Amino acid sequence: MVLNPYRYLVQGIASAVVNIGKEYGLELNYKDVVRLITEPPSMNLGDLGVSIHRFAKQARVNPIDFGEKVASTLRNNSEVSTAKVVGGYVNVFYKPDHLGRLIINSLKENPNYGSEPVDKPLRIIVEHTSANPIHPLHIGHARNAFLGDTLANLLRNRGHVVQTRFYIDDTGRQVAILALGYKLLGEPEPPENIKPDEWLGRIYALTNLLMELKDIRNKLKAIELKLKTTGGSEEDLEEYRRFVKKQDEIVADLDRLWSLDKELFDKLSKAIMEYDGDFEKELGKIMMSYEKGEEWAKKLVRKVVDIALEGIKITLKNLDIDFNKWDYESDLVWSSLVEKIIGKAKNSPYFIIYKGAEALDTGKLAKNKEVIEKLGIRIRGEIPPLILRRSDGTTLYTTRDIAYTIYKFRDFNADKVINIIGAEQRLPQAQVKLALYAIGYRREAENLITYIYEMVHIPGMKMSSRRYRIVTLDWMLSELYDRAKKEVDSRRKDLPKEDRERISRELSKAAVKFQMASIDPLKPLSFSFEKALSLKENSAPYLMYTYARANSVLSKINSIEWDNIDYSEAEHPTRKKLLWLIGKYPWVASKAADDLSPELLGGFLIELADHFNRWYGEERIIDEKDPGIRNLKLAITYGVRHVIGHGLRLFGINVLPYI
RNA sequence: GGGCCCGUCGCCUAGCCAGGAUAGGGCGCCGGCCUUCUAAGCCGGUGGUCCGGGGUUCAAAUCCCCGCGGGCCCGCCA
Repeated sequence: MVLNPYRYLVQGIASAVVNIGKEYGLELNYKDVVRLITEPPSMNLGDLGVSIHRFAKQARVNPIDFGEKVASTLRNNSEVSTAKVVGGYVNVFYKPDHLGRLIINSLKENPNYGSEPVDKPLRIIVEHTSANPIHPLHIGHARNAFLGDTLANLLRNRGHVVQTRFYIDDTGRQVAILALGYKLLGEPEPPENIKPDEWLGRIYALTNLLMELKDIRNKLKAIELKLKTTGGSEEDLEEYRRFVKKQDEIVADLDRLWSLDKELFDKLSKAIMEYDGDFEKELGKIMMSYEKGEEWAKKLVRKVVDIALEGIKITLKNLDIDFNKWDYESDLVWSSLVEKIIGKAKNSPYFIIYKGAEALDTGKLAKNKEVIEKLGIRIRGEIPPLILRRSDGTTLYTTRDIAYTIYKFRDFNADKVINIIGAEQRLPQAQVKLALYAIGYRREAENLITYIYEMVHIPGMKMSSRRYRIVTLDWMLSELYDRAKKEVDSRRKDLPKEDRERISRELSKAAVKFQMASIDPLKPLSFSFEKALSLKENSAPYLMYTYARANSVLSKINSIEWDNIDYSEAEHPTRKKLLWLIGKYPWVASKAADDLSPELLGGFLIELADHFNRWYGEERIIDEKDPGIRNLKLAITYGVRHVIGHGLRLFGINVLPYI
């Protein structure tokens, strides 16, 4: 049984080229040949073509002679109708009936058509989202989460054994700030009427801002005094103005938070303004005690972290994203694995004391071109040393991440670990890889894949969770839901309320998922509300609509008579194109997994839907009188429905029988 | 100052890694199509110096160099 019709055809051409190459004394690399096989710009030129300039040149023969030999070999294949040499290409035309039979057989015999498992499955970890447990998920996390989830789905579909993990960074400074604010507030239970992560996000931002405000006021006072007594210099005045401006910004942010929740604001600001201790000292104490695992700190920090996680988990559940494992960073620290790493680092030739702190000279290792190449690091400039531990003895996130990487490889016996991570972390992630290599974890360093995505930014808004300038995923989802609901209500007055609600929910989820996961992750994503909420464009609702349309046709017939298909009628151009695309689907799904490129699949699904919708306007399906043709048309419709459904599910999108 | 990423019709985007045939979609705008399988659809029209300049090549949106523009990073933050 052919699992991947397109690959089957490509392989036929590739082996013909390789064989002719041999006749000319060339040892052609099979994969290189496959890369040069493309679809001609128009189906009139052929179904598949291969550029042979390169090979002819290598063989020092006329491209036409080389091409002619390839073409004549291909003409002997039973499914090939003809092969032509045109402008440096060998173009192949397949017999439409053979093509149709090949594709439809593959489709109907495979309930999971579109999954082409690899020969040697790998054990792969996809770590994604991993948001700090201090605030709700925002649209930046959304890109991370949907990329990660889709990648995991794609890899599983390719037959790999995949585990998804969420890394809970509970040992850092941010969590300590939140914990301190929460403590000053008197450690209250979260109120009922607000999502717990939302509530904590406000506490976190308020604590930050109030601390900053207090600090800046002290600085202003000092300068004022100086100005009064000595008159001050031009620089002092300049500094004074800068601080005033910053103070204004903080006040504006505080004002916003005040209007969100006056009661919380008043309580917390009173506590912080009256607090006479040293914030920095207190934060250090929390971090230190937590890392040491002292009971009071464990109780306090775990409590806030778990409140935040409760909210984050609700959001993720609403989006049908689940994780196989949740890893607390603190567990890692307490387990002494981090300590062990530092021990190993001390024995490494790259160990240095940098600015008085224990560090690894990752920059020195990066000078080794071979290592850089092997680790896939692109940074050519100076890479600064990686500090492993603060002077007070607490560890840094990168140090813990080294330990976590090793832990992931061990715990799952993983062949590869993929980290979905924002572009701003490129440098530290490169340092983590170098550090792993430096302390002897070469296999781990080489098989750690840093999957970078660019920022999501909102025009005219600087996102900052420290200042509570964020667009939460919850908000966006509910906004999308409202828009979808309005649309569904006006279009489907015939459906019961629950149906309309379910459809609206699925449409809104799908829209945001598809938008985030189907464009090149390296393109900075300028987030526009209009666009994200429009439900139009190259969007998931369009694909879901197309699915429902195909399903609607199929729901009106009893069954497809697979043995009564008139394959000779597959010559019709639109039908042939559709069959072709259905046949190409497994290849695309495999490639999207192998290249870690979900966007490939997104574009393909849109293309298939475009052709189906065009055809739908062109020809009647169930009204077709001729049984052979009718069954052919139904088989195509079945294929379109299957492929769109299968493909959307890889994006984590649930298809609906009707919308 | 150094480094990384991105730059394709008015706007968004595919193609770039692995150079090859007419740069493919969408939004917008203009004009058509619901007594026929879901009009979230279809058909026609509009719109492109592939950021600029060099170079490599038989061939460059794609590779290399120099610029320009935007974003990000260069912390005992994450």
